[in-house]
Amino acid sequence: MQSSVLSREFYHRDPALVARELLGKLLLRETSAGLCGGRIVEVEAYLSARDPACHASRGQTLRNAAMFGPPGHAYVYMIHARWCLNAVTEPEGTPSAVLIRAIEPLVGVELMQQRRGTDIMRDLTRGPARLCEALAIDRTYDGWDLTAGRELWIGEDPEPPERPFQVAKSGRIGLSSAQRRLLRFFVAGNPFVSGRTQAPTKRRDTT
DNA sequence: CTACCGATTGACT
DNA sequence: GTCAATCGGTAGA
Repeated sequence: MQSSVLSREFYHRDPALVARELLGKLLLRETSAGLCGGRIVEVEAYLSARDPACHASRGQTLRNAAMFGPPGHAYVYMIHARWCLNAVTEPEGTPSAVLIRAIEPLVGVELMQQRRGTDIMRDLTRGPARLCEALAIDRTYDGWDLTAGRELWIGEDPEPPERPFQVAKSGRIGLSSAQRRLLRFFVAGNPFVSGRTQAPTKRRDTT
């Protein structure tokens, strides 16, 4: 598959901007079992020290070390016994990242079905841990260079959908705090998005 | 749709 | 040692 790999410069920017622009890109994974992956349809931005929800907001640890490294590398961590994939953004030393929350399966569907143990398309890659299982991503890819274009990378979609998709925003999922800023971005109405697939309806007051 | 609960790891007392 | 966590599967309404 011809797909230009995203450059280091792409990630070397504000995480919210990178998150927004990652929608529609292809996340690809190649193993001896074959190629698989799909279109990114849901992401969340985590904004370094100024973001209390960011794993790096309380300093560097063994777990979050990859976020302190150069942009364009993966930050893979485990939560509730499951793996999640992030792409590191901004300059080295600024620990920010974009969580890849869901992709739309495009290639290697059978392989992903095997890894997930289900044929239900909507359950293959909807959710950060599900997509990691479908793509066989684990701790060994923590710190992996996503711009190298092998094993695990993100590239342009050579055949983007005819109709431009609409980007929706919301608060991030699974967080008890830091809901003020809308740092979750997703393709509106896409069935492979986790949680709400439409933008939240505006409210003046919430109790 | 909602609610519950298993599960692993790393951080902190 | 204890606990909270960027979750997902399943049961039940």
